[in-house]
Amino acid sequence: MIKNVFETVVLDELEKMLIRQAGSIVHYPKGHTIFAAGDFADRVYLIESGWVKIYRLSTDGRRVTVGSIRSPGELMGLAETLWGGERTCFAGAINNVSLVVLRKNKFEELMATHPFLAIKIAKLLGARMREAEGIIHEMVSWQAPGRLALTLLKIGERCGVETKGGIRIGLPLTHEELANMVGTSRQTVTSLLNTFKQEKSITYEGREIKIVNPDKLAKWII
Amino acid sequence: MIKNVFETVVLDELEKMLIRQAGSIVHYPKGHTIFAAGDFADRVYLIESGWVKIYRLSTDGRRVTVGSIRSPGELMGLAETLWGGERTCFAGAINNVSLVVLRKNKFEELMATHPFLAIKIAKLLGARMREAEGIIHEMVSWQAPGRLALTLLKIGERCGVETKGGIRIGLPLTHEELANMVGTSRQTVTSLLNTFKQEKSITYEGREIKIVNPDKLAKWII
DNA sequence: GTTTTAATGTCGACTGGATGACATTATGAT
DNA sequence: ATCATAATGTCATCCAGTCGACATTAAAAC
Repeated sequence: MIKNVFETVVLDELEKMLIRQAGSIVHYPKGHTIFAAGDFADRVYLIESGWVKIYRLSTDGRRVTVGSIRSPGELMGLAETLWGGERTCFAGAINNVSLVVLRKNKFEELMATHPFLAIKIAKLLGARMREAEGIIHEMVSWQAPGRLALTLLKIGERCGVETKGGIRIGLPLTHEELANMVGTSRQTVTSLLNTFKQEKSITYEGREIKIVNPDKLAKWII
Repeated sequence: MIKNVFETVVLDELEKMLIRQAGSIVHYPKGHTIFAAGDFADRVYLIESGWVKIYRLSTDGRRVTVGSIRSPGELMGLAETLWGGERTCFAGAINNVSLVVLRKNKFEELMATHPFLAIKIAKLLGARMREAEGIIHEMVSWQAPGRLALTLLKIGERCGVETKGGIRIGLPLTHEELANMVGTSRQTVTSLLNTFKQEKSITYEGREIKIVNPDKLAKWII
């Protein structure tokens, strides 16, 4: 059923080196906002370590995680920088983060001199496009339980740690944040997670979630 | 509020000529399926005339329009071809359509020899990415009336015809299709459209919709 | 440690919108 | 014109999920 929830195109070492050489490294502490909506989108970031969440704010102030979570090795701020206007979303450091920053003109220069990089970027955006379309599809046609289950599986696959007895999601994700990703209310997430826990699809480890039975969890997806 | 619902990156004539020379032209009659989920994604299309809708099918057979509608001058089938696996969505000809077909290897060759094309493709995908993220945001945080209103405005902007007394949407869009785009039921669309009509934001012209008062319509967005 | 604050658990009232059922009206086909 | 089919209008029913309100628990801050 879920063979491959995720299809990521990753940069290879050469490509990363090119970016590192053209850019410079910066660090952000946990909780810091790396960029915000309204900022001029004139730089892209390569994540060296740490996790970053991309989200938007709706008019009523609700936070909506829209671009999911970016992990080490990934580029972020890409789409908006290529477009060149103002950013429409925020990037927040989930934990301490190190990034390579690269200014827009340098980045475009790099693509122009290294066509294979430009093609790679295009492929990467293509993959993200597919992912985004998948999310739209899910949002429209699935109910809350399925959306939450899939979101957990995706996060697990992307930034979970394989341990004995399951995949631990080592991120400080509150129910509210999950609710924002899934498009539901905090209360619904709380009770759904408890349902999953009773079913022994997941367990709590302190406040962190561990996926014990991915297949059982995947049953909710429909 | 809605200054610019749409941000499209368009190919210039030179870029289109490159594609035309490398590919070949084909025609599809109204209603025909240009590609389907499961097909191997080995070609991209440049639309010369006509409109194409991109949609997915959910497990229960419901149609979900996910990538909106593509108009003349636009590329389609891009993201999946760059990725290279199977298609996950369908492309259906809304009316008679002429397209340039370009095979994947030819397309990649073109990008490799013309870096500026590769960069353009990246920018184009970046713009679509932003759009897709916008849709996710809307799906999550708005109710049916707002989603429908915005969808009408977007379609109007993209493929509407400016006439005295409003923008005519000259597409055979049924309530069911709108429902699929908006993620709601056919009945809800029917009654919402009637509400809009009573408010004189829109009128019917036979079965086609004309947006008479975009600002009033935009009021529903929140 | 104690206090403050944030996160979670739980409940009942309320509601947007889905669903099914059916009438009506277009639109096409022959 | 006549029939068949697809699209629209309208309604009553029902339920998932929201919202507010509050208790409880965990984590930070002091």
